Amino acid sequence: MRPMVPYALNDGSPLLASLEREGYRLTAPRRAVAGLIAAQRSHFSAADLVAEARSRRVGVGRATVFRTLEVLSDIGAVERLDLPSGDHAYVACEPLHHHHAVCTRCGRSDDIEDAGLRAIVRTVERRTGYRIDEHRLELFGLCPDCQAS
Amino acid sequence: MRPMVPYALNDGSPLLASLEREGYRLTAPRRAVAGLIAAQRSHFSAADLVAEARSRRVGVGRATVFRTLEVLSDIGAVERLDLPSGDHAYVACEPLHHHHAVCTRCGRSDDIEDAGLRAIVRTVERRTGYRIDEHRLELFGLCPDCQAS
DNA sequence: GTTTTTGCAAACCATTTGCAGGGTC
DNA sequence: GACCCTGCAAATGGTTTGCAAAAAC
Repeated sequence: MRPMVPYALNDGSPLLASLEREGYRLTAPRRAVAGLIAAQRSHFSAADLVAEARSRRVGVGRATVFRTLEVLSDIGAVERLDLPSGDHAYVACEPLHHHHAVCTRCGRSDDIEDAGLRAIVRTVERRTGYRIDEHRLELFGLCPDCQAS
Repeated sequence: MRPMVPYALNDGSPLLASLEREGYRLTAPRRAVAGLIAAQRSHFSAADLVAEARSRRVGVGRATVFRTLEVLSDIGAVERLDLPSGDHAYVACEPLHHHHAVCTRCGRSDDIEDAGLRAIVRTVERRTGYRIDEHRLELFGLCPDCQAS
């Protein structure tokens, strides 16, 4: 007998789960995009997904890829990065506030938690008089594996 | 008798001084762009400068505006920001490593120094095993004036 | 059945580039 | 005088949009 699990149409995908939770419709194209994203090994661009869709013969329009990324980004299931090169890339992530360490060699990225940033924000507020509502921190370097090889 | 000041062709503009120091030629178009930037009250886009040039009847080609911004950005006299909206903007700044607090209402921006970030970077390196080479921190909120009004 | 979502193709818009002429050092 | 820089206009490339058909709830 199978274990009791709540009925779900999201295939266990956290991306689809987030969409469902936020009241978005679970359509075939969105499932496809979620699948494409899940297959990415590192950060990816909209173009990467479009190319992957084509090579896998998954029928998803370019516009839909962009629209889905926008929705996922809105609900925090995906984050848009600005790479040092100036390019944009996305990474799938937990819909909680956090930051990323991104490997400049292989593109791997890891979530990092606060690590004391909150204190810095408070310090800056005190020193400058600004009221900080939002912040973005991106760290770039070499991941453990790329340092080793 | 005028005070002794070193002979300079840069009109006292820090932007031009940086260009000169880095060995770039001080051309009329670059002077014009520097002037346009100096006139900006808050962060600005390349399009802002082009529009301003047109309205002031300053003859500077669009391409030159972009090329000059690129050079200034390379030498750190200007920094390119990624606004929360996803738009790009530039701010003039001291050519030293630092970060910005940006007002989301009026666009004003202030430089902020380290404020403890270095320690955070070290913590993250220790926890994740990454070797961080580069980082970017952007703070967004309301400047003192905009909080008051 | 109503409301969302999709695909397509065209539209957009910021940015880049090739190249011949002009300016700077 | 050599090399750097500019303007122009065309090319580029990522992203958005209008709209009618299709799908989800």
